[in-house]
This record gives sequence, structure tokens and C-alpha cells, in this order.
Amino acid sequence: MGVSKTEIHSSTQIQIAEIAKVLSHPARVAILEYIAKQENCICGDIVDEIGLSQPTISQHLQVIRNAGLLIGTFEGKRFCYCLNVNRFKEFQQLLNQFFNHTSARCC
Amino acid sequence: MGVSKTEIHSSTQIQIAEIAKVLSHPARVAILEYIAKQENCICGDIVDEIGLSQPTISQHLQVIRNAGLLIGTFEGKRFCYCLNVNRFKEFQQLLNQFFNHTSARCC
DNA sequence: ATTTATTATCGTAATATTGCAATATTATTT
DNA sequence: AAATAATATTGCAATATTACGATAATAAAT
Repeated sequence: MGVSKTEIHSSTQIQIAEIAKVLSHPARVAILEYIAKQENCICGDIVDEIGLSQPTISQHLQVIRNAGLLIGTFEGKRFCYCLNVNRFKEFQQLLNQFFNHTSARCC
Repeated sequence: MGVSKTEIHSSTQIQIAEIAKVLSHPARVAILEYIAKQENCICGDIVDEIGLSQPTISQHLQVIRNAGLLIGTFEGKRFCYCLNVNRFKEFQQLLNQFFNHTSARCC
């Protein structure tokens, strides 16, 4: 009834789905791209960059943060979040494992 | 108000999000894995394999089909769907492009 | 300490997703 | 053609997601 039956699936399947869910909204894709390309991590202007309200961006950022894709650093006095590249590459690796494993077994 | 503002995003961002959405449910991940590993494409028993009702599986299959990930073939008399490996690998490639492009630009 | 700027949270409305029972459709046999 | 099997669709309920205004919390600067 609208709720996913996660208990019937393997942890790997759930993991892939969780990773994919983070990327399953264009705003989050855009935010990730934007954060990554900002050299000095001044990320407060995501709201200006992407045409969504500040609460909405904050909500999307939370999804990204919960996935472990954000790390905070200090640049002088300013605190700013930055892409967790290691985690990001882990996402890529896990997805590639899924793709390779799955397509290799196909008829 | 609950609806994605797709018009503000680039076609690449939307494409990545669409690909990710297909993989964003463990049942669909499981279905893709199952279809891929079936040598002779006898896929009617997905329902037995995965613990979900036939309508629910059919619904998930439609999402997978709409993404272009299913092709139908004839094996003797039986029609059966099979993973579209080319499209599947295209998904992998597009995701890798996104990951490589994004992580390369990070601070 | 008080203003100012930035980010997070709350509340709420609209829409989407997930799941299944019931039913319809389609295909295959007999 | 009628029966059987397999898949798709419909309808509906429960939950999740998306979006934003209002507000709270946090940090920076005066």
C-alpha cells in the first residue's frame, strides 16, 4: 500500500535503489554538478543558480547529505559544504558493479 | 506543488534523473537482475521469484519497458521479453559520463 | 549585544509512487 | 469456438515526494 517492501530484497538491491534515488531528481543532479564545479565551495548561491526556492534546495541538499555525499570544510572563516568525492566515486563504482554483473548474465 | 519543475533543468540532467528513477526501486533492480540472468528469456515467473503480486510486477515492468530496457523476442512459439543490453549499457555509459564529468570538476 | 545574512525546519498543498484485488485483454491450446 | 494460461489495466488506499511560505536557528559582522 504505497510503501516499499524492502524486506524481500537483498541489501545490494536496496543499496543500488538508494543510490539511484539520490540521482532520480534533476534538481539533485544539478545541485551535485554545481557543488562539484565550485572551486572554492561557496555553495550558498545554489538557490540563485537553480530556479527553486531556498527551502526546496535545502530539502534536496538533505537528501544528498543523508547519502553521505556532502562534507563540510572551512575556507578561512566561511563554512561551506563540498562534494564528498570518495563517496561519490563509491556510488559510481557500486552502480558499475551492478551494470557489469547484470549485463554479463544476460541472454 | 509536488510536481517537478523539469523546465528549469538541462536535458542531460533530466536524462540522468530518468535513468536513475528506473533503478530507484529495489524491485526494479531485482527484476532487471532476474531478467538478465534467465538464459532463455522465460520471464513469466518473475512474480514467483520476487515476492510481489502480478499487477505490481507488471507495473514495475512497464517502467522498465518505457525506459527502453525491454525487448521482445520469439523463442519457438513463446513470446518473451528480454533485457535490451544495448540500452542498458547506454544507461551505464551516460551515468559514468555524469560521474566522471562531475567528480573531475570538484574542488 | 544587536543587526544581518545564511541555512534549516515546520506546516501544508499538490502530485507521484507503491501495492494489491478485481477485471480485462491477449495468446495458446484443446 | 471454448477453455486455459499469461499478462495488462483499472480502481483504490496508503505512503512518499516535491514545492514553497512562514518561521526558527545559526553564524558573521557591526
